[in-house]
Amino acid sequence: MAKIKYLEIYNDLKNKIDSKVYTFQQLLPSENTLVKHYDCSRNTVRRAIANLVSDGYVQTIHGQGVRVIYQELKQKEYLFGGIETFKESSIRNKNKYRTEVVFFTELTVDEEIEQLTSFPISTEIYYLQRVRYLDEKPLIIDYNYFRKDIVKDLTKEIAEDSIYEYMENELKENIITTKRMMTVEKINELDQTYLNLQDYNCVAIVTNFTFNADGVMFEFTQSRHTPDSFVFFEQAQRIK
Amino acid sequence: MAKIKYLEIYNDLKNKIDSKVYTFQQLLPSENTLVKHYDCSRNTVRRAIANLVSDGYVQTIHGQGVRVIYQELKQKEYLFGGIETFKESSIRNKNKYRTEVVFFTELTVDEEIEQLTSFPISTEIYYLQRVRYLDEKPLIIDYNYFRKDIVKDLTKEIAEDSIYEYMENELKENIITTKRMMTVEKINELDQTYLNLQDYNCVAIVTNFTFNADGVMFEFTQSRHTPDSFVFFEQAQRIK
DNA sequence: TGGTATTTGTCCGTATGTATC
DNA sequence: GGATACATACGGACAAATACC
Repeated sequence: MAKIKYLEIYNDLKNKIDSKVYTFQQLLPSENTLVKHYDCSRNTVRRAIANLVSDGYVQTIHGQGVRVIYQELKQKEYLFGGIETFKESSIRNKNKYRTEVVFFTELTVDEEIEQLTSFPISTEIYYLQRVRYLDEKPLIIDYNYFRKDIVKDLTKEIAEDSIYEYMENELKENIITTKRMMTVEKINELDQTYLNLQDYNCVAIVTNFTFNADGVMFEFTQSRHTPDSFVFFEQAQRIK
Repeated sequence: MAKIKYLEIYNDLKNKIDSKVYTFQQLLPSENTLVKHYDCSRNTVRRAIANLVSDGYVQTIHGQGVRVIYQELKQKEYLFGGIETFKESSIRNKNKYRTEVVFFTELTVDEEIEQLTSFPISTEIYYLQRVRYLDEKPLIIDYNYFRKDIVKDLTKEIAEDSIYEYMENELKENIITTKRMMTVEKINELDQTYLNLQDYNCVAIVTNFTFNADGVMFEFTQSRHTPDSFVFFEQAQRIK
């Protein structure tokens, strides 16, 4: 773990907000005070604060200070946000998770797949379908497309654990950027077979385009969520 | 309009990417080259680039350069993102928009409303319901709750145009931060009355908590979207 | 293989501007 | 008007990753 100053300050402040040392609507100590406290430059403090702003933890007010706007939400059973794997968020939410691979194959991108995924034609890919269980309830069906030249030697066993973990630990590939799109669509046969839909006739779909550290898109995934367990959080600043 | 250097550079680079001067997967000129070109410090260039990163336009690669990862998506009819008003995004997407206020009242926050909105009990608020039309198709029903002490003298007429415009232009209130939650829920009677749902039995719901420049939450809104015209975009970086 | 140049990442100090109290 | 606090901008130093010869 690198010892990066602005991240240490960021994490320290974040923890203090989480543990209510600084509470909702309160002002943080001024930048200059923090500079003295952490024995660093003002730029470094400001960088830490900028990260808290984009997390929706605080809001800066010109001439006044930095106000805490984070408050705990009494939360539903599941929560996504940022780039987090199913395994990671399950652990964070203290749930029992399980992934079942129901389909696994290799293919070459044709026109139809290119249209869907934006992978160039004739790229070699893995295509799989996975059902995600949380506390033994089937919540999500994933349709995964991975570039074979980047996600090398993928197996069913790896896919049942965590593909991202495999990539980061074994292949030393770093996932960096994800572009995501959310939509709602009618259910299909697979949804009906695997998911517990009650009487919903649609699913929430999250479509992911994922890029590695070289800026190459190596993954296209559509995740079909049962509506009643789907929550997605976001945080945005309005730029004048 | 303030003349802020890093925003000028940011916009210039963004335009060049949009207009394909720099194309998908290409490297931008190096920071030092850009420093010379824009006659500014390296920090300023880096700040512009940092903004492009968080927009999902580029990705920086240590020791190598800054790669463009933006590509146009052949898009559906409607698109949200960031804090953008219905009016703004309609204009951007070149559509005819219209808002109809179907309910307008003033209330005092009781326990039930506190539970829903997180407004403190006995806060004075405006409560309204609005139907949003795009090209004469009813796409969204908004349930808006505004603090009366901040959104002063709200009228039906203002609500049929743009409440945010009124706040920024007339009240000089600056909307700064929004926390957002997306869910999917069963349709209710109002949805059935006003929206064109075809045979969907659920709607996409975007719940907004909006804060002004003073860090005060002044708005709670639930927007119920017809599924077939709902698209939401997001962009995320994985932090190691 | 190794050394050098290039490029991005982190951090510092300082100066000036602008908004608030 | 003066003090305080955040915002923008500059310039420099060194580290780390990569590219190139």
